[in-house]
Amino acid sequence: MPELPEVEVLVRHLRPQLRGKIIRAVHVRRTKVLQPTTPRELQRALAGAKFKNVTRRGKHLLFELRSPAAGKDFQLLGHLGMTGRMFLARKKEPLPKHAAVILDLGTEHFIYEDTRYFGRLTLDTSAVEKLGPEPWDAAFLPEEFRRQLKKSRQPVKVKLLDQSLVAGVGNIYASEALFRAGLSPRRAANRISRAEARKLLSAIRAVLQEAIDGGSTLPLNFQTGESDGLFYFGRAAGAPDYFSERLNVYDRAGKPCIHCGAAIRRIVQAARSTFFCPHCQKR
DNA sequence: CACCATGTTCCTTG
DNA sequence: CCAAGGAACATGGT
Repeated sequence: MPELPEVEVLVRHLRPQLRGKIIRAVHVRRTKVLQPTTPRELQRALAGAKFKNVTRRGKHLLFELRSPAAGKDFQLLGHLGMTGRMFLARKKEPLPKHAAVILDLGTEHFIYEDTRYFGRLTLDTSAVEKLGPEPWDAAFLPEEFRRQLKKSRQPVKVKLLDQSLVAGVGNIYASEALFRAGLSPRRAANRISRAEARKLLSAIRAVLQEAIDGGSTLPLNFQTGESDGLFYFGRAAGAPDYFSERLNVYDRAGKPCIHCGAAIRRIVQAARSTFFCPHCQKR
């Protein structure tokens, strides 16, 4: 999926577009993405509701709505899974092949499209309660981070994907953060020192923030799939091709490390690819 | 045909 | 009950 930075960039893009818009009708093409909400429940809740705001928690999008009929506010939770996209399009535009849910906003459609249907658009917001702290939570101190790492013997790379540890880190930025911190992805989580925990938390924050900054600066295309594999969203027509230099280790197996020139290695941990520099990231 | 993919959840095992 | 490992979900690209 889109990890925290991509979701944050999307939220900033959608917020001004959705605010104040009213949902006229709801079309569910793939029931699976709603569960445990039923299509009927979704229609009943959303028809006539107005978008008040859009926020992010971890990799989840939170749509805040107001229902005039019921006279109360409620939330809709979105998750892009591995291949989800959410965007507004003119009604005359053809719907994408894998459109899962379409919200009729009057003059436009709000489309949730997802090739593999791993994502969610649901009234069940309970997933958010299981998340760990946001990376920038001021109360999330390196000591607390280390205390949590101490509880696991898993490799630190695998542990970083645990959303109850820190919310929002995914497979790409886990490798990027460890490279930035100079820590081996194979190091057991419970063998990380105080200094290393501090470094790793800073690296996570830096790597995510840089990605958000990059994504919010550039003209992006939220509808198309041509993302270069380097930033989840595609480039808008005429936008600079600077994506190719954004990631330092992810998907760079065999290529030289930007610091020492050693060949970047790819290994498999918990059935996911991990990339690292064997020279700069020793055990 | 084989393997790979930005994620999460469920099931099994110990 | 818990941690850890692996399969499953579903589709497409190389």
